[in-house]
Order: sequence, then C-alpha cells, then structure tokens
Amino acid sequence: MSRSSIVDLLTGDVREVAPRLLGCRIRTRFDDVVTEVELTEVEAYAGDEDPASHAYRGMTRRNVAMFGPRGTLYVYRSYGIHWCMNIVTGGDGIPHAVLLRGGRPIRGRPAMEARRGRADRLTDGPGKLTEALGVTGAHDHTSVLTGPVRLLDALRAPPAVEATPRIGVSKAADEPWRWVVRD
DNA sequence: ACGAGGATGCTCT
DNA sequence: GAGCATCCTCGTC
Repeated sequence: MSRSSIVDLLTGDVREVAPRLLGCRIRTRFDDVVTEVELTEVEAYAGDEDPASHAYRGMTRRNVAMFGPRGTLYVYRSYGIHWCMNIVTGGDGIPHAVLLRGGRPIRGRPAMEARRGRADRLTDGPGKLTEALGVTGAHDHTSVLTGPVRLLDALRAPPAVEATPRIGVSKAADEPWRWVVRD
C-alpha cells in the first residue's frame, strides 16, 4: 500500500495514524525563519471514545479545532503556561487527534535556541517542541496541509517504534497510546 | 539519577 | 474552585 499524499498519511484510525507520524517532519516558516523537526514522540487521543481527550464530552470553546477537517492544527494552553500542538485526524466532525510530544531538530536550530532561551533540551517535550517551532495559540485551527505549520513526509524509511502508556493523564492511563522512536 | 515544588491561566463543574 | 495532555530549578543521594 503506497502513500500518495499527506492527507492519506492522516487517514485511518488515530491509533494507526499516530505511530505512522514518527519520522515525519514538522516545518514552520514565520517571516522567512524556517525551523524543522523530525517527530520522535506522539500520542493518540480518540475523542468520545477516550476519557483523557479534551473532546471526550463534546465540543467546547477550547477544542473547536478538533472538530475541523483532517489536518487541522489544535493548539491549547497547558498548565496556564505552555502551548501544545495536535494534528486532527478524524475529520468530518470526529475529534480524533495526535499530540506531538517530541522531535529531533533538523533545521533552524539557532532560531529554536533563541525561542527556547537555551541550547539544550530544545524539543523533548510537548511544550518545548511547540515553543521551539514558534507555534502558539495564534496557529490554532490552521491547516498543516496549507498553513505556516506544515506536516511533511519522512525523508527515510519509517523508524522502529515502541508503544507505552500516555504521559500525564489520569483517565485511561493504561491505554498504550503513546509511541516513541526506539533508540 | 531522582523527586519536590512553584509558576501560571484557562476551562468546565 | 478544582484540575490540569508541562517545564524548570534546586535539593538530596
């Protein structure tokens, strides 16, 4: 089965799509400053089937973007301080999404260091990754297919991945819906 | 290596 | 008013 487009990449059950995103890239371009990472850590959130999802109880002011088309970015504020980013996979009003939790910088490292205010631990957490890429609430509801925050296919063969329970959730804490690139 | 605690603000009950 | 899909610093071992 071959992949013909990024939309195809995002099509399917969110628990199949999420691990498939490992090795793919997120590239942002703001005022001609380009930063790019290769994804190494993701989590799946399965809407009304998933008590840990922000969309478990339906649409709220915060989570509207999750009900948008496949490829919509859902950016929310975490613990009052950080921004975290998801890519919507459900489409058709189905609020399934993949939380981007970590990556490896492959382009624009100086800009990432400037945004993070340090030179180490640039992208090894959802808040850090989002900050390094310059993504904020202003980008909520934009599309990773056409917007300033772009999802790009992997440059090489898919990496070996490993499934674990999700981080920091209290509901459905046993579901192994977090995937990381195996070291 | 690991754990505790603080910063900080918004969402939903 | 409670509870966060977190991060950082500073203790201690």
